[in-house]
Formats: sequence, C-alpha cells, structure tokens
Amino acid sequence: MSDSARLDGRRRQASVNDGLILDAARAVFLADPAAPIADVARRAGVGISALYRRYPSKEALLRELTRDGLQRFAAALEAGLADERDAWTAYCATLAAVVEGGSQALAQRLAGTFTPDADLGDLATRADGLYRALHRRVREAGVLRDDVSAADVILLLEVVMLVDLPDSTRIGELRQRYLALVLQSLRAPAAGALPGAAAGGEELAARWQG
Amino acid sequence: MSDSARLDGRRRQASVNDGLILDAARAVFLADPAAPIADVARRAGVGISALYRRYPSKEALLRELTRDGLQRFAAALEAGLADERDAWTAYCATLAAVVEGGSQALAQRLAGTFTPDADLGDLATRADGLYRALHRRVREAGVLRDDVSAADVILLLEVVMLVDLPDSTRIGELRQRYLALVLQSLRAPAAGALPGAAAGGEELAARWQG
DNA sequence: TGAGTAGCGGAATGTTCCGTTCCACTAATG
DNA sequence: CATTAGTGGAACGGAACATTCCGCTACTCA
Repeated sequence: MSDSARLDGRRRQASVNDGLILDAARAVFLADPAAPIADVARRAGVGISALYRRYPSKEALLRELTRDGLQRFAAALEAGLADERDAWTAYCATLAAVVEGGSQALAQRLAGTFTPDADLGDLATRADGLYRALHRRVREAGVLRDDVSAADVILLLEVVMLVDLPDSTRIGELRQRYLALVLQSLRAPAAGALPGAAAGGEELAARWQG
Repeated sequence: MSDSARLDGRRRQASVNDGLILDAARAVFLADPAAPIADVARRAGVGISALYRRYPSKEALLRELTRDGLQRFAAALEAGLADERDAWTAYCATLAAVVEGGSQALAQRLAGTFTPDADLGDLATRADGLYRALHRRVREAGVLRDDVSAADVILLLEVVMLVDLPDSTRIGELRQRYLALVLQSLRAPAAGALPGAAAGGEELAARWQG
C-alpha cells in the first residue's frame, strides 16, 4: 500500500506531492535536460518550496531522477530476461517497454548534468550487464544480426527517444513506429553489411565518468 | 573564382574570415543550437567584432545559417534526382550525402531559434518538394516500402544526425552506420507492418511557422 | 480549543551567463 | 602621411535561474 493511501490529511497531501513532483520532473527533464526548476514546480502544480523541501538542490533532484531512470531501465531488462516467449518476441517487447517508459533515455540524457557519483556508476554498470545478457540471448538464438553490438543498440534506443515534433500528441506512437523499423533491420539474416565499426562499450561508459 | 582568391591584403583577409566564421558557426550550432556566440568567434579564431561586422545580431546569423543549410539540402537533393544510377543506389547515396553534410539537421534544429521569415518558409517548401520527388521516384521503382511516408524519412534523417558521443572522433562514421541500418529496413519488400500512422507533411511543416 | 508547526506558495536575492556595444589599435589605402 | 576598414577583446546591461526567505494556512495534538 502506498504512503498516499495509508496516510491522512497534511501528510497525505505531502506524500501525493512526492509523486507529482517526480512525475513532473521526469516529463520536464526528459523533454529538456536544461529546463529550469520552476518548470517542474509549475507542471507539478506546486510551489518551488515544495521542491526544495524534498531535494536540497537541483543537482540532487537530477541525481535522484537518474537513479530512478536507471532502476526502471534495469527492471524492464530483468522482466525481458524473464520473458518466456521466443527470444525475438521477448526482445522486441522489452525494447518497446523501454522506449515507452523513457527510462533509459532519461538516464542517458541526464548523465552529464551533475557531478558523477560512484553509486550511480555501479547502477549503470549493472544495467549495462543486464542489457548485454539480453543481447547475448537473442544473438545466440540466431535471430539478431551478428554485426551489431550491444552499444550500437543502446545508441539507437537513445536516438529513437529523441524523435520529436512540437505540440504533437502522438510522439509516443511515432517512436514505437521507428523502433519497429529499426528492429526489423536488426533481425537476422542481415540484408547487407554495415559500414564503420560497431560502437564499443567503452565509448558509452565514458559518459558516466567525470 | 572566390573573393578570397581574387583580392589582396586586408580585404582578402576579411573575405577569408567570412568563410571561417560560417564554418565555425555551422559546427558550433550543429552541436548545440543554444551555444553562445562567443564560442563561434573562438572556434573561428577571430574576435567578436568580426562577427558583428557581418551580422547585425545573433538571430541574423542563425537565419543565414538556416538558409544556407536549406540550400545545401536542396542542392544535395537535386544532385540525387540527377543521379542516373539505379533508383535505390542513387537514393542511398543522396541520403548519405545529406547526413555527411549535416545540412538538413542544421536547418531543422535551428528552425525554432529565430522569428520566422516567409522567405525561409518558401525555401523549406522547395526542399520538401524536392525530397518528395526523390521519394516518389524510389517508391515508383518499387524498391521503397510503401508504408513509409516522406515525413517519416525526414524525421529519421534528423534523428540519425542526433547520434552523439562525447569526444568521439568517429561520430560521422557511426551516423553513416546507423543510416545504412535504417535504409535496409526502408527497402522493399517490407519485413513486416509498422505500428502507428505514418508521419504527415503537415506535422513537419508546423516547425516553420511562428 | 488553541498553541505549535509541517508544509507550502511565491516574491526577493544574488549570481552567472551572454548578447551587444564600445574603444583602442593595426595596417592597408590613396 | 592622414584616413579608415577591419579587428580583438574588455565593459555593459539585462535576462534567466538556483536558492533563500517570509508570511500564511490548516493540521496536529495536548
């Protein structure tokens, strides 16, 4: 049972606000990682004080959001690994869920906005390991083209989340559309060789360092 | 013969600076459309005055850059339409050139940063028409899957240009790699239906309006 | 029932950032 | 030479924004 359902009166409203603020922050900073903190308050329908009562600084909020994003990302990957359907179906469903939730994109986009934190680095490593396990599974099932690296897919995921249209009410729909398109070309057998070298894990890891 | 080759002394240096400044501005604003103008000057290796002698304001510079981007984009498309090789080869080569030059991405990313201008709207319309002609050609040759709209491809192109890695020296290579991947899934016959409705031209056009 | 206070809204503050202007200097020009 | 086009970069002014502060409300709990 959530805090907001368990409590009464003032404390209950505060607990509800916890959620409103996190939701608002997710939406605002996903759209624009450099957004002012006042936008978050406005979107949450609360004053600025309600924010500062919870987080000592903007940076702390960003760190918390990033942690939350990484955790959601990891959870989605774990769910994918536990999915008992055939490898390709499970893989597609997992990536669709990640795109839907925006968890990974949030984490990656916010990664540079605060001074790093060993703890977060560990979480990132863990999420990376989970994705690699999922990747290996599809690869070993022979349904993923073998010239695409895990880092390639992570980059592609991130970029799909960057599809944007001002004022559009169906961005999510378009993102799923383009994810589906990309997934089709990721599936074995490959239609043709790709130029350039695959992205390497180190290239991605660089983001989590100072 | 260019001005810088025709002139001598002071005027010649000024003409060279024209080019340095435009090149620097392209690179800087492509990487970050909100970059300060001083970054452009630094990158061009000139002082701020050299910028303000040429453009009355930052907005004027951005407008000029956008115009330039749209013109390059249109030129690349015209070259593609004139390419006599088979439709698919010509199409791929054209999009690769557009990604390489970054012209379209520059224009799209800068589109919201200044008050619009009827003149630019016309240019955008022209470029759009050229792309649609190219699109129609590949489609009619039967090598482009028929559930993908012109606006879909424009959005995908833009997003491929957003692939980024801090400090990487091979971003261009990666972008070409992912463009190739996307192109494989754009080719007929389609591997499967796509979810969602195709992007419409109006959705894109909205960007060029105030 | 009333003093005490958690929680809050939003104005005020201090600072950083950045577009633009200004001025002094250099060297081509005529 | 005197003039001035072209320039580098410091100085200025204003906007944006994180953070702090203050006064208010309405729970809480004796």
